[in-house]
Amino acid sequence: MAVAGGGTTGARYRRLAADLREAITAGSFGSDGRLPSEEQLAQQYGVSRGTVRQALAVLRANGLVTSRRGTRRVVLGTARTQSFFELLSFTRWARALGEEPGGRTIDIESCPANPSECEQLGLEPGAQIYRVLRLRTLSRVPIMIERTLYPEHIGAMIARLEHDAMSHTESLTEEGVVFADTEHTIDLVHAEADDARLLGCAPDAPLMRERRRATDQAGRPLLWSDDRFVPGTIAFTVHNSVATTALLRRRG
Amino acid sequence: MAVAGGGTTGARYRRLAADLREAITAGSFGSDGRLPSEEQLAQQYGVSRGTVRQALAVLRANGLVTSRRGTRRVVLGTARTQSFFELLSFTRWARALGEEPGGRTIDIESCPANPSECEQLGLEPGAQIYRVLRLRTLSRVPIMIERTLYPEHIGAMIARLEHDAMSHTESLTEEGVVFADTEHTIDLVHAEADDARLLGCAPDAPLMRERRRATDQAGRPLLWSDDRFVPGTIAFTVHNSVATTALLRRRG
DNA sequence: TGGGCCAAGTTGTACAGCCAACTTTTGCCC
DNA sequence: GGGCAAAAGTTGGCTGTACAACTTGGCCCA
Repeated sequence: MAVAGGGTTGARYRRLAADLREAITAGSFGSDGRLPSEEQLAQQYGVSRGTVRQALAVLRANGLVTSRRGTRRVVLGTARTQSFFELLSFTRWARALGEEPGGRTIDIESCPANPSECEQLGLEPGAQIYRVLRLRTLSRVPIMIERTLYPEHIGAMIARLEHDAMSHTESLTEEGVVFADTEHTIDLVHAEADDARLLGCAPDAPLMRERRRATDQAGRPLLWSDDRFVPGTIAFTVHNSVATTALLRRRG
Repeated sequence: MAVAGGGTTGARYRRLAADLREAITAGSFGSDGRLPSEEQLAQQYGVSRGTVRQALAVLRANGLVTSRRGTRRVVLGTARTQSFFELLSFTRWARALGEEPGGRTIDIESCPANPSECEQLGLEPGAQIYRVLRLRTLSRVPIMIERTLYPEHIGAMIARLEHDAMSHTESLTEEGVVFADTEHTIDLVHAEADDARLLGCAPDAPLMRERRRATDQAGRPLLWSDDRFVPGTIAFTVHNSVATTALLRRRG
């Protein structure tokens, strides 16, 4: 009886999902790409069928395998899905691409939020917030302007960081902040004067804008950000299956 | 003992999810927005706790409610997530917005696929495909150019439709075609000559491009499309949560 | 050869129960 | 009143069972 090898931390179905993902990426499961039945997997890994189904649901949601009543599951593609954190963190995303993330903090200030900012973050009027402006680079080429708002308790942690700290997101995670949900809105805007100057593009040049909001497990807002990308440097990919969606960024 | 009222078709957890979604949207669950416990819901609806959990997992994945061990679930927001079909079908999306979808089919042809098209659709070289070019309007204003490729068996159905059929997607669904997964890639391109002429914008004007691929339950490609939107007419929103794993059991 | 039917295999849905992990409330003690 | 510990309440995770719905392949028969 085989044993899950993907580490010993976390829930069993998570480890099993990681195992199966690896097996799929490695190209196990023959040329026809048919997975063993749930029952077989359950016996192989020494867990119940319910646990196997939980693991497979993860892979299914990521578009890695089919699932259809009456027939075995089939491998669809090799893990192109990025993790939640790669989407959340520019630094991780860049590293996953094999590129060198960079950037500098241009401005960071603490001040009372204006009404529209309060609404974005879901705070009561007059609450204190932090504003952070950063220029982000990929292999030394500037590709993105990031304007982030943090509520006070989060912003205070950011302000304590080294000024050149690469990943704010990772630092927050290390301090115990839990990112549970994000919402991304993608559209197209024209570069304002500041954008053009910092990114080195023409004023009014078209930019891809990604606005994101992150909350913790209890639904409390953690950050709100307006990111503007130079076109051609990035593409957004959404995998959408009947019950769930997963978003990821791609190098354009 | 209350009974689920959301229709009598489909799985129970799905009907329950629809019920709860409605209740959330209607603003039940008091001002604090705390949901009843899983046990209470199970008794109210006369189902087991497992079924309640399946229903709640759907809402959780859509970002409607929190879920955190040790404390009750809390309403996060009212269904802002567009459903799978609204994302898949321009017509449904437009209707959900309260706008009048329109458009006309400019060209439809059947011919052998070139190599790159074969790869997009995952077909063997030389396979027959259908190409459809449509101009889409929202309240009579042209906002999108849609270039779609269909494999032969799907395209044949499209060709049989009335020439002015509004929603190809809905027609296919009625004929028993099942859309199970889509992948959308969003980036920015500049208008080509055709685009500019049809959309009435300047050549080289920036456009938002959405390329989408849809497959059925078995992973067989159903369509591949290149859609180009006039900026300012559309934004893409994605909800992304760590709890995709919360999807306990799902249907294909 | 072709079509139809049946049986085996597989996933989907639902139920019941148990314990663990975590949060909130209660109540006691100082 | 404040602080701390215990208890109650709630969700997460895992198992086991049973049946329904569906696909596939083989068999039989015309």
